[in-house]
Amino acid sequence: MPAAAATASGPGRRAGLDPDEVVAAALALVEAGGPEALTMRKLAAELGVGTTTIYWHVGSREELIAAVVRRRSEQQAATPIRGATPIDRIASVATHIMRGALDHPQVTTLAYQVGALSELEQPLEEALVAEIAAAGLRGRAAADALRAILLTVAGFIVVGLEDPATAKADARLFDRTIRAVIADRLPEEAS
Amino acid sequence: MPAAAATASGPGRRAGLDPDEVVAAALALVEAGGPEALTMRKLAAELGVGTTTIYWHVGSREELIAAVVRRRSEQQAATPIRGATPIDRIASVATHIMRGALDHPQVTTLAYQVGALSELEQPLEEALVAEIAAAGLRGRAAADALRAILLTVAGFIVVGLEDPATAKADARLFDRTIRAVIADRLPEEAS
DNA sequence: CAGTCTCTTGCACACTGTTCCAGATGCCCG
DNA sequence: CGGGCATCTGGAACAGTGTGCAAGAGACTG
Repeated sequence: MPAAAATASGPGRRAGLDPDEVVAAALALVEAGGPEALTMRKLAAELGVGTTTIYWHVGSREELIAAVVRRRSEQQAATPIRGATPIDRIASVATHIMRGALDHPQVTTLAYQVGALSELEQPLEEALVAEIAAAGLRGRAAADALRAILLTVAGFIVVGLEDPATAKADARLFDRTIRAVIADRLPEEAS
Repeated sequence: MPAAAATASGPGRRAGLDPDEVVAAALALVEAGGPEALTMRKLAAELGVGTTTIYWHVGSREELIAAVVRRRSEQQAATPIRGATPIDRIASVATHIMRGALDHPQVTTLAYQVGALSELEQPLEEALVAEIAAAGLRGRAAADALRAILLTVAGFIVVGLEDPATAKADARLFDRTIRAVIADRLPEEAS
Protein backbone atom coordinates (compact mmCIF):
# COMPACT_ATOMS: atom_id res chain seq x y z
CA MET A 1 0.00 0.00 0.00
CA PRO A 2 1.91 2.97 -1.35
CA ALA A 3 -0.28 5.86 -0.38
CA ALA A 4 -0.90 6.82 3.20
CA ALA A 5 -4.64 6.47 2.78
CA ALA A 6 -5.09 8.33 6.01
CA THR A 7 -8.27 9.91 4.79
CA ALA A 8 -11.61 8.34 5.51
CA SER A 9 -12.69 5.41 3.43
CA GLY A 10 -14.85 6.00 0.43
CA PRO A 11 -15.11 5.32 -3.27
CA GLY A 12 -11.68 5.41 -4.80
CA ARG A 13 -9.79 5.18 -1.55
CA ARG A 14 -7.21 2.44 -1.94
CA ALA A 15 -7.60 -0.38 0.50
CA GLY A 16 -4.53 -2.26 -0.67
CA LEU A 17 -6.47 -5.44 -1.14
CA ASP A 18 -5.44 -8.32 -3.37
CA PRO A 19 -7.08 -11.65 -4.20
CA ASP A 20 -4.68 -13.59 -1.98
CA GLU A 21 -5.81 -11.70 1.09
CA VAL A 22 -9.42 -12.28 0.17
CA VAL A 23 -8.87 -16.00 -0.24
CA ALA A 24 -6.96 -16.21 3.03
CA ALA A 25 -9.73 -14.41 4.92
CA ALA A 26 -12.33 -16.61 3.26
CA LEU A 27 -10.44 -19.74 4.26
CA ALA A 28 -10.23 -18.52 7.84
CA LEU A 29 -13.93 -17.75 7.84
CA VAL A 30 -14.79 -21.22 6.60
CA GLU A 31 -12.52 -23.04 9.02
CA ALA A 32 -13.98 -21.03 11.87
CA GLY A 33 -17.66 -21.24 11.07
CA GLY A 34 -18.27 -23.73 8.32
CA PRO A 35 -19.43 -23.22 4.74
CA GLU A 36 -22.49 -21.19 5.65
CA ALA A 37 -20.29 -18.69 7.48
CA LEU A 38 -18.66 -17.74 4.20
CA THR A 39 -20.83 -14.80 3.26
CA MET A 40 -19.71 -12.10 0.90
CA ARG A 41 -20.86 -9.44 3.32
CA LYS A 42 -19.21 -11.06 6.34
CA LEU A 43 -16.03 -11.52 4.37
CA ALA A 44 -16.09 -7.88 3.28
CA ALA A 45 -16.69 -6.75 6.84
CA GLU A 46 -13.85 -8.94 8.06
CA LEU A 47 -11.53 -7.20 5.60
CA GLY A 48 -12.97 -3.79 6.38
CA VAL A 49 -14.08 -3.30 2.83
CA GLY A 50 -17.22 -2.91 0.77
CA THR A 51 -19.03 -5.96 -0.50
CA THR A 52 -18.56 -5.17 -4.15
CA THR A 53 -14.80 -4.89 -3.73
CA ILE A 54 -14.74 -8.62 -3.04
CA TYR A 55 -16.50 -9.20 -6.32
CA TRP A 56 -14.03 -7.07 -8.20
CA HIS A 57 -11.18 -9.22 -6.93
CA VAL A 58 -12.56 -12.74 -7.02
CA GLY A 59 -15.45 -12.58 -9.47
CA SER A 60 -18.13 -14.54 -7.68
CA ARG A 61 -18.71 -16.74 -4.69
CA GLU A 62 -18.12 -19.88 -6.71
CA GLU A 63 -14.79 -18.66 -8.03
CA LEU A 64 -13.83 -17.61 -4.53
CA ILE A 65 -14.64 -21.08 -3.23
CA ALA A 66 -12.64 -22.65 -6.02
CA ALA A 67 -9.68 -20.51 -5.02
CA VAL A 68 -10.14 -21.42 -1.36
CA VAL A 69 -10.16 -25.10 -2.21
CA ARG A 70 -7.08 -24.70 -4.36
CA ARG A 71 -5.29 -22.91 -1.54
CA ARG A 72 -6.19 -25.61 0.95
CA SER A 73 -5.14 -28.22 -1.55
CA GLU A 74 -1.69 -26.65 -1.75
CA GLN A 75 -1.38 -26.50 2.03
CA GLN A 76 -2.09 -30.19 2.14
CA ALA A 77 1.51 -30.62 1.15
CA ALA A 78 3.27 -33.81 0.27
CA THR A 79 3.08 -36.05 3.30
CA PRO A 80 5.55 -38.91 3.66
CA ILE A 81 4.43 -42.25 2.34
CA ARG A 82 5.18 -45.07 4.73
CA GLY A 83 5.39 -48.79 4.19
CA ALA A 84 7.59 -51.26 2.42
CA THR A 85 5.07 -53.40 0.56
CA PRO A 86 2.87 -51.95 -2.19
CA ILE A 87 -0.27 -52.57 -0.19
CA ASP A 88 1.18 -50.74 2.80
CA ARG A 89 2.20 -47.78 0.70
CA ILE A 90 -1.11 -47.51 -1.12
CA ALA A 91 -3.00 -47.83 2.14
CA SER A 92 -0.77 -45.12 3.56
CA VAL A 93 -1.70 -42.69 0.82
CA ALA A 94 -5.37 -43.55 1.13
CA THR A 95 -5.20 -42.91 4.85
CA HIS A 96 -3.52 -39.58 4.23
CA ILE A 97 -6.31 -38.59 1.89
CA MET A 98 -8.95 -39.41 4.45
CA ARG A 99 -7.12 -37.86 7.36
CA GLY A 100 -6.39 -34.68 5.40
CA ALA A 101 -10.04 -34.35 4.51
CA LEU A 102 -11.30 -34.99 8.02
CA ASP A 103 -8.71 -32.74 9.63
CA HIS A 104 -10.37 -29.82 7.87
CA PRO A 105 -13.99 -30.87 7.73
CA GLN A 106 -15.31 -27.40 7.00
CA VAL A 107 -13.28 -26.86 3.85
CA THR A 108 -13.90 -30.42 2.77
CA THR A 109 -17.63 -29.93 3.15
CA LEU A 110 -17.40 -26.70 1.19
CA ALA A 111 -15.48 -28.42 -1.58
CA TYR A 112 -17.99 -31.23 -1.74
CA GLN A 113 -20.90 -28.82 -1.95
CA VAL A 114 -19.52 -27.21 -5.09
CA GLY A 115 -18.35 -30.51 -6.53
CA ALA A 116 -14.66 -29.72 -6.11
CA LEU A 117 -13.78 -32.64 -3.88
CA SER A 118 -11.57 -34.23 -6.51
CA GLU A 119 -9.61 -31.01 -6.93
CA LEU A 120 -9.08 -30.83 -3.19
CA GLU A 121 -7.46 -34.26 -3.17
CA GLN A 122 -5.63 -33.91 -6.45
CA PRO A 123 -2.03 -33.86 -5.14
CA LEU A 124 -2.54 -36.95 -3.01
CA GLU A 125 -4.49 -38.56 -5.79
CA GLU A 126 -1.45 -38.27 -8.00
CA ALA A 127 0.65 -39.90 -5.32
CA LEU A 128 -1.86 -42.70 -5.28
CA VAL A 129 -1.54 -43.10 -9.02
CA ALA A 130 2.21 -43.35 -8.68
CA GLU A 131 2.02 -46.01 -5.97
CA ILE A 132 -0.46 -48.03 -7.95
CA ALA A 133 1.87 -47.96 -10.92
CA ALA A 134 4.74 -48.91 -8.67
CA ALA A 135 2.71 -51.89 -7.55
CA GLY A 136 2.74 -53.14 -11.12
CA LEU A 137 -0.72 -52.15 -12.31
CA ARG A 138 -1.14 -50.59 -15.75
CA GLY A 139 -3.88 -49.35 -18.00
CA ARG A 140 -7.40 -50.38 -17.23
CA ALA A 141 -6.46 -52.38 -14.17
CA ALA A 142 -4.66 -49.38 -12.70
CA ALA A 143 -7.53 -47.02 -13.50
CA ASP A 144 -10.08 -49.36 -11.93
CA ALA A 145 -7.95 -49.87 -8.86
CA LEU A 146 -7.56 -46.12 -8.46
CA ARG A 147 -11.25 -45.47 -8.77
CA ALA A 148 -12.24 -48.30 -6.46
CA ILE A 149 -9.90 -46.99 -3.80
CA LEU A 150 -11.00 -43.38 -4.23
CA LEU A 151 -14.67 -44.26 -4.06
CA THR A 152 -14.15 -46.29 -0.92
CA VAL A 153 -12.20 -43.48 0.68
CA ALA A 154 -14.96 -41.06 -0.34
CA GLY A 155 -17.48 -43.04 1.66
CA PHE A 156 -15.45 -42.83 4.82
CA ILE A 157 -14.86 -39.13 4.28
CA VAL A 158 -18.45 -38.22 3.64
CA VAL A 159 -19.79 -40.13 6.60
CA GLY A 160 -16.94 -38.89 8.75
CA LEU A 161 -17.88 -35.32 7.89
CA GLU A 162 -21.35 -35.80 9.23
CA ASP A 163 -20.21 -37.38 12.48
CA PRO A 164 -16.66 -36.36 13.41
CA ALA A 165 -16.96 -38.09 16.78
CA THR A 166 -17.27 -41.63 15.47
CA ALA A 167 -14.92 -40.83 12.60
CA LYS A 168 -12.00 -41.42 14.95
CA ALA A 169 -13.39 -44.79 15.91
CA ASP A 170 -13.63 -45.71 12.25
CA ALA A 171 -9.86 -45.57 11.78
CA ARG A 172 -9.40 -49.31 12.31
CA LEU A 173 -12.40 -50.08 10.19
CA PHE A 174 -11.02 -47.92 7.43
CA ASP A 175 -7.61 -49.54 7.50
CA ARG A 176 -8.95 -53.04 7.23
CA THR A 177 -11.52 -52.13 4.59
CA ILE A 178 -9.18 -50.20 2.34
CA ARG A 179 -6.65 -53.02 2.55
CA ALA A 180 -9.29 -55.48 1.45
CA VAL A 181 -10.11 -53.29 -1.53
CA ILE A 182 -6.45 -52.82 -2.42
CA ALA A 183 -5.58 -56.50 -2.02
CA ASP A 184 -8.45 -57.33 -4.36
CA ARG A 185 -6.78 -55.27 -7.06
CA LEU A 186 -3.14 -56.11 -6.57
CA PRO A 187 -1.30 -58.90 -8.39
CA GLU A 188 -0.64 -62.14 -6.55
CA GLU A 189 2.85 -61.53 -5.20
CA ALA A 190 1.68 -58.82 -2.78
CA SER A 191 0.34 -59.96 0.55
CA MET B 1 -64.71 -22.98 -1.08
CA PRO B 2 -67.80 -24.63 0.43
CA ALA B 3 -67.30 -27.35 2.92
CA ALA B 4 -67.61 -30.83 1.48
CA ALA B 5 -65.04 -31.91 4.04
CA ALA B 6 -66.83 -35.05 5.06
CA THR B 7 -63.95 -36.77 6.76
CA ALA B 8 -62.65 -33.80 8.64
CA SER B 9 -60.40 -34.83 11.45
CA GLY B 10 -61.04 -31.71 13.43
CA PRO B 11 -63.27 -28.70 13.69
CA GLY B 12 -62.79 -25.70 11.49
CA ARG B 13 -61.40 -27.70 8.64
CA ARG B 14 -62.34 -25.90 5.43
CA ALA B 15 -60.24 -26.30 2.35
CA GLY B 16 -58.68 -29.47 1.15
CA LEU B 17 -55.08 -29.06 2.07
CA ASP B 18 -53.35 -31.53 4.34
CA PRO B 19 -49.73 -32.34 5.11
CA ASP B 20 -49.76 -35.35 2.80
CA GLU B 21 -50.56 -33.17 -0.19
CA VAL B 22 -47.84 -30.75 0.78
CA VAL B 23 -45.28 -33.53 1.09
CA ALA B 24 -46.33 -35.03 -2.23
CA ALA B 25 -46.03 -31.70 -4.01
CA ALA B 26 -42.66 -31.08 -2.36
CA LEU B 27 -41.41 -34.47 -3.48
CA ALA B 28 -42.52 -33.78 -7.03
CA LEU B 29 -40.80 -30.41 -6.94
CA VAL B 30 -37.54 -31.94 -5.76
CA GLU B 31 -37.55 -34.77 -8.28
CA ALA B 32 -38.23 -32.27 -11.05
CA GLY B 33 -35.77 -29.56 -10.19
CA GLY B 34 -33.42 -30.73 -7.48
CA PRO B 35 -33.07 -29.63 -3.87
CA GLU B 36 -32.76 -25.94 -4.66
CA ALA B 37 -36.09 -26.03 -6.48
CA LEU B 38 -37.83 -26.82 -3.21
CA THR B 39 -38.77 -23.32 -2.16
CA MET B 40 -41.54 -22.59 0.26
CA ARG B 41 -42.96 -19.96 -2.07
CA LYS B 42 -42.75 -22.16 -5.17
CA LEU B 43 -44.36 -24.98 -3.25
CA ALA B 44 -47.16 -22.71 -2.07
CA ALA B 45 -47.72 -21.42 -5.58
CA GLU B 46 -47.79 -24.98 -6.90
CA LEU B 47 -50.56 -25.77 -4.45
CA GLY B 48 -52.36 -22.48 -5.10
CA VAL B 49 -52.01 -21.46 -1.52
CA GLY B 50 -50.33 -18.82 0.60
CA THR B 51 -46.80 -19.31 1.81
CA THR B 52 -47.70 -19.27 5.46
CA THR B 53 -50.23 -22.04 5.01
CA ILE B 54 -47.36 -24.37 4.21
CA TYR B 55 -45.72 -23.46 7.47
CA TRP B 56 -48.86 -24.14 9.40
CA HIS B 57 -49.03 -27.65 7.99
CA VAL B 58 -45.43 -28.77 8.02
CA GLY B 59 -43.72 -26.50 10.50
CA SER B 60 -40.55 -25.60 8.70
CA ARG B 61 -38.49 -26.45 5.68
CA GLU B 62 -36.41 -28.92 7.62
CA GLU B 63 -39.44 -30.80 8.91
CA LEU B 64 -40.87 -30.79 5.42
CA ILE B 65 -37.70 -32.29 4.04
CA ALA B 66 -37.68 -34.92 6.76
CA ALA B 67 -41.22 -35.86 5.75
CA VAL B 68 -40.25 -35.96 2.08
CA VAL B 69 -37.35 -38.27 2.83
CA ARG B 70 -39.59 -40.50 4.93
CA ARG B 71 -42.11 -40.68 2.11
CA ARG B 72 -39.44 -41.59 -0.43
CA SER B 73 -38.04 -44.14 1.99
CA GLU B 74 -41.42 -45.84 2.14
CA GLN B 75 -41.74 -45.84 -1.63
CA GLN B 76 -38.43 -47.60 -1.85
CA ALA B 77 -40.30 -50.78 -1.15
CA ALA B 78 -38.87 -54.14 -0.28
CA THR B 79 -37.01 -55.37 -3.32
CA PRO B 80 -36.28 -59.06 -3.66
CA ILE B 81 -32.94 -60.28 -2.39
CA ARG B 82 -31.20 -62.52 -4.86
CA GLY B 83 -28.42 -65.02 -4.42
CA ALA B 84 -27.85 -68.32 -2.68
CA THR B 85 -24.60 -67.73 -0.86
CA PRO B 86 -24.34 -65.18 1.96
CA ILE B 87 -21.94 -63.03 -0.04
CA ASP B 88 -24.31 -62.96 -2.98
CA ARG B 89 -27.23 -61.99 -0.82
CA ILE B 90 -25.36 -59.27 1.04
CA ALA B 91 -23.98 -57.88 -2.20
CA SER B 92 -27.51 -57.93 -3.58
CA VAL B 93 -28.82 -55.77 -0.75
CA ALA B 94 -25.87 -53.41 -1.02
CA THR B 95 -26.53 -53.04 -4.74
CA HIS B 96 -30.18 -52.30 -4.04
CA ILE B 97 -29.20 -49.57 -1.64
CA MET B 98 -26.93 -47.92 -4.16
CA ARG B 99 -29.33 -48.31 -7.06
CA GLY B 100 -32.24 -46.96 -5.03
CA ALA B 101 -30.22 -43.92 -4.09
CA LEU B 102 -28.97 -43.23 -7.60
CA ASP B 103 -32.36 -43.81 -9.19
CA HIS B 104 -33.60 -40.73 -7.34
CA PRO B 105 -30.51 -38.57 -7.16
CA GLN B 106 -32.38 -35.38 -6.31
CA VAL B 107 -34.05 -36.73 -3.20
CA THR B 108 -30.88 -38.50 -2.18
CA THR B 109 -28.94 -35.27 -2.48
CA LEU B 110 -31.60 -33.51 -0.45
CA ALA B 111 -31.44 -36.16 2.24
CA TYR B 112 -27.68 -35.95 2.38
CA GLN B 113 -27.75 -32.18 2.71
CA VAL B 114 -29.84 -32.37 5.85
CA GLY B 115 -27.98 -35.38 7.19
CA ALA B 116 -30.89 -37.75 6.72
CA LEU B 117 -29.18 -40.20 4.40
CA SER B 118 -29.29 -42.99 6.95
CA GLU B 119 -33.01 -42.56 7.42
CA LEU B 120 -33.52 -42.75 3.68
CA GLU B 121 -31.83 -46.12 3.52
CA GLN B 122 -33.20 -47.44 6.78
CA PRO B 123 -35.46 -50.20 5.42
CA LEU B 124 -32.76 -51.66 3.22
CA GLU B 125 -30.26 -51.19 5.98
CA GLU B 126 -32.35 -53.47 8.16
CA ALA B 127 -32.40 -56.05 5.42
CA LEU B 128 -28.64 -55.81 5.34
CA VAL B 129 -28.47 -56.41 9.08
CA ALA B 130 -30.61 -59.50 8.67
CA GLU B 131 -28.44 -60.92 5.90
CA ILE B 132 -25.29 -60.28 7.87
CA ALA B 133 -26.75 -62.15 10.80
CA ALA B 134 -27.82 -64.95 8.48
CA ALA B 135 -24.24 -65.16 7.31
CA GLY B 136 -23.23 -66.08 10.84
CA LEU B 137 -21.85 -62.79 12.11
CA ARG B 138 -22.76 -61.60 15.62
CA GLY B 139 -22.01 -58.71 17.91
CA ARG B 140 -19.00 -56.60 17.18
CA ALA B 141 -18.07 -58.50 14.03
CA ALA B 142 -21.56 -57.99 12.64
CA ALA B 143 -21.60 -54.30 13.56
CA ASP B 144 -18.21 -53.72 11.95
CA ALA B 145 -19.19 -55.61 8.82
CA LEU B 146 -22.38 -53.57 8.52
CA ARG B 147 -20.57 -50.28 8.92
CA ALA B 148 -17.77 -51.22 6.53
CA ILE B 149 -20.30 -52.15 3.88
CA LEU B 150 -22.44 -49.06 4.43
CA LEU B 151 -19.46 -46.72 4.28
CA THR B 152 -18.25 -48.31 1.08
CA VAL B 153 -21.68 -48.03 -0.46
CA ALA B 154 -21.84 -44.39 0.67
CA GLY B 155 -18.74 -43.59 -1.35
CA PHE B 156 -20.20 -44.96 -4.56
CA ILE B 157 -23.47 -43.14 -3.89
CA VAL B 158 -21.94 -39.78 -3.18
CA VAL B 159 -19.65 -39.83 -6.18
CA GLY B 160 -22.43 -41.21 -8.32
CA LEU B 161 -24.64 -38.29 -7.35
CA GLU B 162 -22.10 -35.84 -8.67
CA ASP B 163 -21.63 -37.62 -11.95
CA PRO B 164 -24.64 -39.73 -12.92
CA ALA B 165 -23.15 -40.47 -16.32
CA THR B 166 -20.19 -42.47 -15.12
CA ALA B 167 -22.22 -43.90 -12.27
CA LYS B 168 -23.61 -46.49 -14.67
CA ALA B 169 -20.14 -47.46 -15.71
CA ASP B 170 -19.19 -47.95 -12.08
CA ALA B 171 -21.64 -50.83 -11.66
CA ARG B 172 -19.02 -53.50 -12.30
CA LEU B 173 -16.51 -51.68 -10.16
CA PHE B 174 -19.02 -51.53 -7.36
CA ASP B 175 -19.87 -55.20 -7.53
CA ARG B 176 -16.29 -56.33 -7.32
CA THR B 177 -15.37 -53.83 -4.63
CA ILE B 178 -18.31 -54.52 -2.37
CA ARG B 179 -17.67 -58.25 -2.69
CA ALA B 180 -14.08 -57.74 -1.61
CA VAL B 181 -15.24 -55.83 1.45
CA ILE B 182 -17.88 -58.43 2.29
CA ALA B 183 -15.56 -61.39 1.79
CA ASP B 184 -13.09 -59.72 4.13
CA ARG B 185 -15.70 -59.83 6.87
CA LEU B 186 -17.31 -63.20 6.31
CA PRO B 187 -16.24 -66.43 8.03
CA GLU B 188 -14.11 -68.87 6.08
CA GLU B 189 -16.74 -71.20 4.70
CA ALA B 190 -18.19 -68.58 2.36
CA SER B 191 -16.56 -68.13 -1.00
C1' DC C 1 -2.19 19.49 -16.98
C1' DA C 2 -5.63 16.05 -19.17
C1' DG C 3 -6.76 11.32 -19.90
C1' DT C 4 -7.24 6.75 -18.64
C1' DC C 5 -6.98 2.73 -15.91
C1' DT C 6 -7.60 0.59 -11.41
C1' DC C 7 -9.91 -0.01 -7.77
C1' DT C 8 -13.81 1.05 -4.17
C1' DT C 9 -18.32 2.06 -2.82
C1' DG C 10 -23.53 2.58 -1.75
C1' DC C 11 -27.72 1.34 -3.54
C1' DA C 12 -30.93 -1.70 -5.47
C1' DC C 13 -32.88 -6.11 -7.19
C1' DA C 14 -34.56 -10.62 -6.81
C1' DC C 15 -34.45 -14.10 -4.07
C1' DT C 16 -34.55 -17.08 0.42
C1' DG C 17 -36.78 -18.96 5.20
C1' DT C 18 -39.61 -17.38 8.76
C1' DT C 19 -42.72 -14.69 11.94
C1' DC C 20 -46.75 -11.65 13.12
C1' DC C 21 -51.15 -10.48 12.99
C1' DA C 22 -55.50 -9.94 11.09
C1' DG C 23 -58.88 -12.47 9.45
C1' DA C 24 -61.95 -16.12 7.67
C1' DT C 25 -64.37 -20.76 8.44
C1' DG C 26 -66.54 -24.42 10.63
C1' DC C 27 -67.67 -27.34 14.92
C1' DC C 28 -69.31 -27.61 19.81
C1' DC C 29 -71.88 -26.15 23.66
C1' DG C 30 -75.04 -23.36 26.14
C1' DC D 1 -80.22 -20.12 17.45
C1' DG D 2 -75.92 -17.71 18.83
C1' DG D 3 -71.68 -17.04 21.07
C1' DG D 4 -67.03 -19.25 21.84
C1' DC D 5 -63.23 -21.45 20.18
C1' DA D 6 -60.10 -24.21 17.68
C1' DT D 7 -58.66 -24.71 13.04
C1' DC D 8 -56.97 -22.91 9.08
C1' DT D 9 -55.46 -18.96 5.63
C1' DG D 10 -52.91 -15.23 3.76
C1' DG D 11 -50.71 -10.46 3.19
C1' DA D 12 -46.99 -7.86 4.91
C1' DA D 13 -42.69 -7.53 6.85
C1' DC D 14 -37.95 -8.80 8.63
C1' DA D 15 -33.36 -10.30 8.24
C1' DG D 16 -30.61 -12.51 5.45
C1' DT D 17 -28.38 -14.12 0.79
C1' DG D 18 -25.66 -13.43 -4.01
C1' DT D 19 -25.10 -10.14 -7.48
C1' DG D 20 -25.36 -5.96 -10.98
C1' DC D 21 -25.02 -0.92 -11.79
C1' DA D 22 -23.21 3.44 -12.05
C1' DA D 23 -20.63 6.80 -9.85
C1' DG D 24 -16.65 8.28 -7.74
C1' DA D 25 -11.63 8.75 -5.93
C1' DG D 26 -6.97 7.76 -6.52
C1' DA D 27 -2.77 6.73 -9.22
C1' DC D 28 -0.27 6.31 -13.30
C1' DT D 29 0.78 7.94 -18.35
C1' DG D 30 1.13 11.03 -21.97
